Amino acid sequence: MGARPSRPTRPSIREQVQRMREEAIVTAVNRLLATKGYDAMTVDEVAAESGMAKASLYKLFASKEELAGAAMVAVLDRALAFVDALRARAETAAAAGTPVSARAQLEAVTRWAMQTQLEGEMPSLPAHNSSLSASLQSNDDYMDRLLSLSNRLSIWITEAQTRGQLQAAFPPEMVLYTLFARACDPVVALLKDSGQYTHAQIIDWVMASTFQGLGAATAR
Amino acid sequence: MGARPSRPTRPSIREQVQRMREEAIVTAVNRLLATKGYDAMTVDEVAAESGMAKASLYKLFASKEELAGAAMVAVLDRALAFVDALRARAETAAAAGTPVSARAQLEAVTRWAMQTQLEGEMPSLPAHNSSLSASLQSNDDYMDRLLSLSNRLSIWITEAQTRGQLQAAFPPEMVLYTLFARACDPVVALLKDSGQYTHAQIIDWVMASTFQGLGAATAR
DNA sequence: GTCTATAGCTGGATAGAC
DNA sequence: GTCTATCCAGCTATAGAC
Repeated sequence: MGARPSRPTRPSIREQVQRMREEAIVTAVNRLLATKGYDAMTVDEVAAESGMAKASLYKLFASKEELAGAAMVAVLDRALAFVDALRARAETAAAAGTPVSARAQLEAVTRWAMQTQLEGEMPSLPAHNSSLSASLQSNDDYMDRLLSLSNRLSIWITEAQTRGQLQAAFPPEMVLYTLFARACDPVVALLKDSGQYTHAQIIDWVMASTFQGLGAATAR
Repeated sequence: MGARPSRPTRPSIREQVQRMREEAIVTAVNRLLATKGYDAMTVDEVAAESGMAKASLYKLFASKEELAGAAMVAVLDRALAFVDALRARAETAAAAGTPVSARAQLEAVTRWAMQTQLEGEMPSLPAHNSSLSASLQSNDDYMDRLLSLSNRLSIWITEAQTRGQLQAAFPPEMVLYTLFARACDPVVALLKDSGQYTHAQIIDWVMASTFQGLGAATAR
């Protein structure tokens, strides 16, 4: 409507404001999903926390499920950025003659995921919600990022397995699930809620349990 | 009303019928909690699945939260029965000169929990539902059993740690949480849903990952 | 004691003023 | 584009007939 052919699309003030509002909403959803979970989160809370009316919020996101999707996309983007930074660092390290092992990369990502959870910034969705998971699986933005992340981690997993850094008897798929599961590990949450331990301590313990197991080293 | 002082309380037919109805309800709740989770479960479904009207159901259980509590009590009772059977078996084995290690007992319980999950009989509650968890924590039947189970497992955990069968650097509390977490492990659920593996295979893998870790044996 | 019918409420989603 | 003021579905819980 009212097309002005030669005017290049430059971000108008209004568009920038919308962008900021969207970010505020996604941040609020992220926090609420991390603290209360999807079912307990109400759209009214999201509107209140992001400082706008619910109706305005629904102009930007068509449904509560889409809100959850946007938060998941955001956290996957952060994970992908972290992974890409790791890859870049590994490349320069390899060029300098001090290569980084695939296992070390996987450990770094796992630490990042637990750190994010401990800081209350890891959104968690219910495992069993058919409506929500159907919505996510038909969300291309979400699925693209999930597959990208899975692919990059799978490369490291198979490399670590062939180099003897990870138990090769496990299907790579299972290793991937196990690492993903650390992002919403109830053990981390319970240790945190007990209030007795530092974040660093919790991460070290769960890392050890994940990669070396609960068994004593001597019992091998 | 109409008290007949000398008549001893013997279970009337009606009371037995009520008992069976209660059991049917708890079984239905258990199945629904295992498949759909607490929030997605409706009381109408429970009534339909246990073959009675909702109003009659509410005569036996005062609220949806109480239904969940009853299902949790039932599964904890099954767990306690399993643990007691293990203890009895260990006692006779010890008397026969072939003692069972604490670690072996813990492994057996963990296998039982995963088996129960794989069979769709492990009720799962939302981690973050303040109303429900408050209700559970003020449910004496539930708390008694939870504490009993925790105490019995904790005895095995500290024994296994002092005997070098489990990593002693972990707080016993953390080991306990880690074993409990296997009962609702998303890795188990995902591997099951993939449909590619047998239950025995899944259990073996997750057991190995839990006790020996993801790392290769040579990488120790 | 069991069921039908419904009250009461919560929360997702929207219409319409401005 | 934003907000106020709803609408309406779905759920827990209960009243009242039989």
